[in-house]
Amino acid sequence: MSTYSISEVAKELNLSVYTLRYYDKEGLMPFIERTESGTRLFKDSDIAALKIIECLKATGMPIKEIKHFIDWCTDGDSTLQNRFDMFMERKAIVNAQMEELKKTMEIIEHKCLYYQTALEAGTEDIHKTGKIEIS
Amino acid sequence: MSTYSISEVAKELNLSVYTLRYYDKEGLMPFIERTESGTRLFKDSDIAALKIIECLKATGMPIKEIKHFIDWCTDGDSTLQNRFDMFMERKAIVNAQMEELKKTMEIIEHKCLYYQTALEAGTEDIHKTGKIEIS
DNA sequence: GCTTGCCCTAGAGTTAACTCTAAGGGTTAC
DNA sequence: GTAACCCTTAGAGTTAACTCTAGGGCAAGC
Repeated sequence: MSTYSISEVAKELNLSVYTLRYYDKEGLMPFIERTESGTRLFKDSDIAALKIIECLKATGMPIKEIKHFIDWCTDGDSTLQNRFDMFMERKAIVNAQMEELKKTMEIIEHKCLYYQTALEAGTEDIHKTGKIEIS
Repeated sequence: MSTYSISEVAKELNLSVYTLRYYDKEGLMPFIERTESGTRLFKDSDIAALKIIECLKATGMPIKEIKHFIDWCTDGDSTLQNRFDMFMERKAIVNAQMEELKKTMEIIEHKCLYYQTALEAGTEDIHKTGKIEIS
């Protein structure tokens, strides 16, 4: 089982070394081992855990809440229900985000058409009713 | 054509009064009229413009970039190409965000199943290979 | 043995986007 | 006329998530 330095992990996960140390400082990485001299040794399972952390971050979860999850993980089976509930809640949140993004996309696409038509006409006036508007 | 106070607009758009004034301070609302005594008078077209601003924010666009767009709007037809290009770029960005969110959802759903199985078994061990892991 | 390049910590600094406070003005209700 | 409740500004404070600096350690190559 191979290990990786912090800069290798940073490159792999597209994070900065600073960010990884910040996560560690915030208690997101209680499982990372160290050499005698204090250098972090990342295992494959650590990289997998960091990918879950990145996934939770992508749902908009703040780092303090992610820490709760990490704490539950180290607390063992007594927290299984908490963790299940958390992922179900995240699922609902991501579903809502997807709906929001769809609505956003519709508006953006409408604007693309609006400006395409305006460009073809050479002026925005074909859409307009009067004075300057943000359309 | 009716007008609205800042607190009415805040309620309607689910923003705080502070946020609306902050947007104004940042130059996102050069089109808002005022009474003689300085009170902002929002028109329906202003609310529509704010909805576009919220839409751009939802794509992750920072306020300084949104200001560029607002400036282009007040600059008139000479900036039509800029605005078209901007919305096409936003469209690509939102598409990428949708892809990201799909990948995130897959991982989250996988975790929901993982914890459901673990809950039924009463222990996480059925998934595990050895010591404590963040799974 | 010394330079290079990685690693470490503590703690300060940065940035965006608010969020609030202080001090004050205008309008309506009694 | 005065209380209540809006509105205004300038500018300070907050928060999250980094991002960096200073000062130092260890290990390999010349």
